[in-house]
Amino acid sequence: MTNRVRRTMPLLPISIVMQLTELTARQIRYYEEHKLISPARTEGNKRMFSLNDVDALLEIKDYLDQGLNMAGIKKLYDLKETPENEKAEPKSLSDAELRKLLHEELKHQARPFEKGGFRQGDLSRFFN
Amino acid sequence: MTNRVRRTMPLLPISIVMQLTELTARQIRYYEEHKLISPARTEGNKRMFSLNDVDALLEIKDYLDQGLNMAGIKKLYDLKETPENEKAEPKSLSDAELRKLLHEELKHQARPFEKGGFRQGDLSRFFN
DNA sequence: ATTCACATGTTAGAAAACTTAACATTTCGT
DNA sequence: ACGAAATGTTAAGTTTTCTAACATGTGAAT
Repeated sequence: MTNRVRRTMPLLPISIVMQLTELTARQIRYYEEHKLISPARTEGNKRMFSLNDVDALLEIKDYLDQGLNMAGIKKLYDLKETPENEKAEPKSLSDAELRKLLHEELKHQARPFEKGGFRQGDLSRFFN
Repeated sequence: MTNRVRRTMPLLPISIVMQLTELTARQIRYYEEHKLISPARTEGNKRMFSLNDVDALLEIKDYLDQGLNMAGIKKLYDLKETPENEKAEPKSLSDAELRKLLHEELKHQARPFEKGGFRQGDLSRFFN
């Protein structure tokens, strides 16, 4: 009777995502520009977002509140998506760059991971 | 981690609903015209559909396949929404009209109710 | 076989929503 | 004070959606 949405299905136009996330269109596009999200496109080139996208945006918002910048958030995502493989060979940034980046950002107040699992988006606000 | 969408929240533009239901825009608007659904509107007057709306549309589609017409489906919905109250005083149709209507339609092949509960929409196709 | 009503298709014109791109503003760290 | 990062704002163009009107297909009744 009450099922779960297929969270990867592109369903939502940007206007709705703006409401759900309280982000501006500018912000959402900016985060896409920086590869933090990759919403689908209609044939006419309009962005269509999945619930996962919304979750990601809420997470991004949270990280930004914590003082992270685009590069830092991107790096966290890259690390997440790399299960436990070759930690060597950072995809594009040098070790030094990465260390500096994380150091610079994290000295603020951010904690990259919650102990016991990754931080989750807060889409649950809109669920029941 | 995997929540349930608030199914009354208007999230979906008509293009997506068309995909989810395999109905044309014309059909969807026609069913609204006949009060079978009442999707929300944006400030700019664009229809925005909830998951409940999608469920309803799938149900409508099914009833149409079974030979029901707009009036018949509407009547079924009106009956559903009337828990067990004053069965007298049909909202707008006379008893005779109602009887004729249901009779005409149901002699076809439709069964108004499934034994053991009302027929449910088939949105679960899109869920996991 | 017509006719009629219902459901749907099709089209046109207007308005809303979304797009990219450019430039402006704010904020923060050096 | 300066520079970079994030966001605001605006403009011009395209896509999507809207309503309304008219057309078509189909089944039921005459």
